[in-house]
Amino acid sequence: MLNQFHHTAEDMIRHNGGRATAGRIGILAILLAEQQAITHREIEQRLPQAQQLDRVTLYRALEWLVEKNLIHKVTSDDRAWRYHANRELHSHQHAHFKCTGCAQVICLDKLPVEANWPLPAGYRFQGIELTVKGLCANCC
Amino acid sequence: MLNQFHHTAEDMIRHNGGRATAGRIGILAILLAEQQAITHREIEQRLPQAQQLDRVTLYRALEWLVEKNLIHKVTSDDRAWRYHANRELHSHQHAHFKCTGCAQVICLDKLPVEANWPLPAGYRFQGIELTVKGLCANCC
DNA sequence: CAATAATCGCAACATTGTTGCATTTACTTG
DNA sequence: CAAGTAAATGCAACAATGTTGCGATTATTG
Repeated sequence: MLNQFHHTAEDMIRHNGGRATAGRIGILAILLAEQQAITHREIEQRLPQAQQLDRVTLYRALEWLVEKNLIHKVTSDDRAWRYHANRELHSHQHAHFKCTGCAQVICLDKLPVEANWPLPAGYRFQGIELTVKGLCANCC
Repeated sequence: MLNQFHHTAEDMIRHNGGRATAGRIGILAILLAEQQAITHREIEQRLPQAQQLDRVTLYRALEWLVEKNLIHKVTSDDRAWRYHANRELHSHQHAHFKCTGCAQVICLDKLPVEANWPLPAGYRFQGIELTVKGLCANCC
């Protein structure tokens, strides 16, 4: 079922002038197939045995995908970044939800907070990072 | 000028049934004196030479202070937690601001977001972590 | 002042992430 | 399609943050 995402992934990568390597395609396909934002470790686990990547390569591929705006990074409180594919839904700013029970992270559709936050004088606004915490349906 | 905070710090610690050790008092005094949330490393640097603590002791003291609700932890995107003393202002939920130039973190007074966030069915809300990013007056 | 439970410090380890450099590989060009 | 080359990879080594176990020290209590 991952196969259907490989073609999309390869397209996205080529359209950004990058080399369509097995690693990048595999990673992006995994992120496209995933509903939630996942960690470096979780990506590794989902990669087929035959195609394990070096940790460094994985980090560099993710970095490149973020740079090209194909995926985005989510800051979490366990010191590990989570990654999620950018669908149209996520091209704009949005909030994330993290379950305090199972640690899963999902994207919330909208960010009902004004872009112009009241900051002290002389400060310039750039963006918002918002994480809602709670329990997901399984952990309730 | 830190001395004026030592007495306050010692009081706060004793009122919570903990031992008033030099380390805890020093750490809490530093956090009380500080306007912004600072990292483990920054706390270490502010401790007088004569009274350097082991990294582990520092972590454990901070953990205890958080547990007793005397300070709070701020998640950041550089994998390092920052700590800030709980004044009355911070007993409730509030947002943080992080400068993308100099990495300083300050607390924003209010959290103008409803406590009841629209979550998927079956999810339970617990709290919000909101970080506004931008440039501070010095970095603009 | 002695007893004791809390705290500390050291050593060792775990996890996440980064850097330098030599090797391999995907793409381009003739 | 056969190089040539820039881009991507893998390895080794390092850095930063944080944790665990355990024996030594110390603040508090009586």
